[in-house]
Amino acid sequence: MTAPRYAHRHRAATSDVATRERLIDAATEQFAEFGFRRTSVRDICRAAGANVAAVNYHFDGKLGLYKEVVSRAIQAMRETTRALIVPDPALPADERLRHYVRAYVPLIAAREAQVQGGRAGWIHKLMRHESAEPTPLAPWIADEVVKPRVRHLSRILAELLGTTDDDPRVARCVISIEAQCLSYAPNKFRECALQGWPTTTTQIAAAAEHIADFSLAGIRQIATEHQPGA
Amino acid sequence: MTAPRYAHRHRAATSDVATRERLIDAATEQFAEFGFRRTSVRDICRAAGANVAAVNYHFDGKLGLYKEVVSRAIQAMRETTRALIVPDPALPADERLRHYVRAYVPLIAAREAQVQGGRAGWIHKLMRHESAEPTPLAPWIADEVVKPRVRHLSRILAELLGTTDDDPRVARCVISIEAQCLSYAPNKFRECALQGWPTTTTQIAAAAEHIADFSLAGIRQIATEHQPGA
DNA sequence: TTGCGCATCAAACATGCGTTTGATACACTT
DNA sequence: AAGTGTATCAAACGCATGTTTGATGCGCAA
Repeated sequence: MTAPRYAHRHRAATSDVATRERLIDAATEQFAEFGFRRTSVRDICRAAGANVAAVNYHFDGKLGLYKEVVSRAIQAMRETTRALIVPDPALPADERLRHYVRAYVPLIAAREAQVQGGRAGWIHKLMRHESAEPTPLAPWIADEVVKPRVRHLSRILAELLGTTDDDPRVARCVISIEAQCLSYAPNKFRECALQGWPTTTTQIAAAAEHIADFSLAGIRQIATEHQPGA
Repeated sequence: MTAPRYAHRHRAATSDVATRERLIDAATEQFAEFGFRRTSVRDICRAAGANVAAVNYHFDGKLGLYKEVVSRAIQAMRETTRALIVPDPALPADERLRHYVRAYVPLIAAREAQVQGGRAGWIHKLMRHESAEPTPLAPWIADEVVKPRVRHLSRILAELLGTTDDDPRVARCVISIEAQCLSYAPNKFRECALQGWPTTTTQIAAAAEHIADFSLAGIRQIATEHQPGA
């Protein structure tokens, strides 16, 4: 007559994922939304319908759970990186750069951290938090996510500048391009500083086009300047 | 024979600033270093040699103290903004842009939050935290600090593009330039992603020069493109 | 049936936080 | 001398956090 004491068993029957998986899902969403520090274990467990102790039992603590989430992010991110890198490396370098920017900016500007359904905006939200307030996992993420993209951009820019990867102008151009792309990440502070901050899909697309035009002209200019004495 | 119970009185005699002022100084340093959220009242009071209750007594809470710090930041910032805006508005627009970038980037890249001694890098560290994790004071700071600079840049860019302030291309170019400047802010995440991140004064100066060259070429390119039908 | 390991639970623990309290000493006025 | 307001103090309050504990039910092997 009384309610069953182990109701979670019945819930697990309706949604047939183990507690572990439900915790990872809930954690992914919340870590992406609020970052590691501002996300509480209790909130994750409430969202997952699990006990507070479950995180320590399954993941040996909050950081362990975060590590699991980041691991999956890195795994999923490999696909995203492939989407950023144009399939045909024989295309002209400026076209490869355009492809990168056009694919990258909408991901950066994504406002929803939906875990399901392909559009993996949550990964970039997570990385943004990691950049603003690094955790012990920051070097790992930087290695696995940022460095491959930087390498890709560096190759393109070395080609466009007619120089080699280690030319400091390459690094500076990479920074300029990455900075412009990242600047379209949702940010309350910038939004109230510049009214009319781009939000719609077409505005974001226009911004990407702007970045490509702007940067390609900038690169051509830099290419004409003093190449450092080899 | 016993130690005097009100030793702070003696300390106040050696450094003749009131507790209030010492609190503001300590708070400025810590808020700039760690941001509002990650700074604790207890740490501020310890650094100021004051009692934990002093913050509530003098400033009516942590946020009140932060408000005082931000108020002084905004006041000091007006000078900085003047330094960014070239004295002679009759100079060509590209020279005014170069002056802005050359003065701005070293401030952004400042690593020490020294409150004393002119070089007010702490203000930009504080603003960076406010941008990453906005407090209720964010709109105020945005109004007083960011908007004047955006207006200044917008005027320059409207002139360079041969258009008016409300042209969306102006806003996009402003974002591109601000993004590049801000990207040289100290950031552990980027530093471990790109080895050889610029840190020395000469590297920062070279970065500023790069941003100016890169952006002026980009602007010229954007100027040739479709001006939206007036 | 017994025993063992696994997963879960409610409850408590330890810590850190911003804030409040009530007492106390001092400077100054009346 | 008595009274008053200001500034400071140690201590505690209330809350949120990550983590730990010991008990409980369950499935399964011996």
